[in-house]
Amino acid sequence: MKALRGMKDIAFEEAKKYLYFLDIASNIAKNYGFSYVETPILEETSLFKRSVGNSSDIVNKEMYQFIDKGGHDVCLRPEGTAGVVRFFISNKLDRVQQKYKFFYYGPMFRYERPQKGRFREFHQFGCESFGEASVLEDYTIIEMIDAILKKLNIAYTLEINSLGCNECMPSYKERLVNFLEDKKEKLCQDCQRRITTNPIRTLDCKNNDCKTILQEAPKLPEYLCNNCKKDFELLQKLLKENNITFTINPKLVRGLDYYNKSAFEFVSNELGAQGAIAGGGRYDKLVEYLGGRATPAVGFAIGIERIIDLIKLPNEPREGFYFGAMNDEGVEKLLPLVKEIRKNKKAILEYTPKKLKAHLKAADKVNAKYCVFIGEDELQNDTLWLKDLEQKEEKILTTQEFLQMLK
RNA sequence: GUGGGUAUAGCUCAGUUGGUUAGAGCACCAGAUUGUGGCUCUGGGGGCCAUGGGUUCGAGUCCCAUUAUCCACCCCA
Repeated sequence: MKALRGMKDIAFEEAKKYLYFLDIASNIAKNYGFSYVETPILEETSLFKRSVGNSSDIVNKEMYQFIDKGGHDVCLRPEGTAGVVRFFISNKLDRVQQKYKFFYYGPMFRYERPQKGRFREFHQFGCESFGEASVLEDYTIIEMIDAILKKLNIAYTLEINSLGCNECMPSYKERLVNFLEDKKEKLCQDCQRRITTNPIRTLDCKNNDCKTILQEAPKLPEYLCNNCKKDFELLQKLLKENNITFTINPKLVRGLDYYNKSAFEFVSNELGAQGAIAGGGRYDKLVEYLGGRATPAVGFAIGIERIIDLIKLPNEPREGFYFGAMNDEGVEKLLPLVKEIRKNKKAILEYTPKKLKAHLKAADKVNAKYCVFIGEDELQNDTLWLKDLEQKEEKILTTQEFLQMLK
């Protein structure tokens, strides 16, 4: 029996890191005014077809899609934004003239070939901000990710780009397609296909021939309209002023169709080929596109598995109590004490009678702060032997004294 | 979907040009003058060598297939 391909159990060290990350990320998100939302893992397939877009492989071949018993075309969510936007619209929040900020986390599913940092079930932590058109929000979101990664002690490089808006993007795309059509025969198979499916992706091609050809290609930032250009410059200014180092990557294209204007990606160089640890950007058209009232929005997602790979957990301090005895009678005497402690502290009771030495070893192994032991003497005198494993101090106590000590 | 690598103890891996009872480290259990932890030492339990075929007197070792897994392409967090 094994977990399915590309899926795995999160336990032990990884589970600790998972919770550690969630704790830090959620708290920072709350400090930035985001509130928690949990949306269903299963959604209508059309939601993703319309939002993530047709040019994306995610929708074309990577979705866990099926017809449910009611005949509905549904799928496991391959990403988080679409669901949150669907929630936003179906609760008619687009009708309220107000700003809404949400954070979420949970499993996402993509039927891909697994490799380092890539799984079929993976977890994302994300934030979505609705109703705020100012580029200050774009900046703030980047600042927030920076704060999370700094707190986790994770090194990264930040790449930013502007994808333009409805005014400047289409004309750029046209220019690029014209350029690509001219060189079509020299491009690799993938890029030839991309000319029609997603021309901007060609900028990102790793094929060496394509790379040299595309150096001549029109550069996106040079074709931005005045408005987009102004915002992009302000974003850079704010990042600089706040000591967030970045590079402009004119080839940075987000994989999902809904992005416009600011796009960014946080990359780690310690992860191999799947180095993106966080990515996001603005998506001002998506709410309207999914049937809501036009609402500007910006957001991001962090890949939790990739973050977990980079987290170094701080040393855990000794915590709680370990109880053991030398015979069955002693173990039974410990039972009510353990119950008492568990009301507000961690306590572990070993049921198997052992020698003191074995208990001390075991207490050490579970990282307990105290070891409580009942041996022959203690049983006879109705006392407890207690050792502080950190301070290496030991005491003989009555049950009363012990309970008193806890207060 | 396309390449390449790997598959031996719970984990990480050795295993010579095919040759007798398959090894180490970690982990686990038990001991080292009677009740004192993290270190050390000694001993112990644990393996259908991924599965199915083939070559051979003889296969963990060579060949083929299957499956799983890893890395890369692709895609993306």
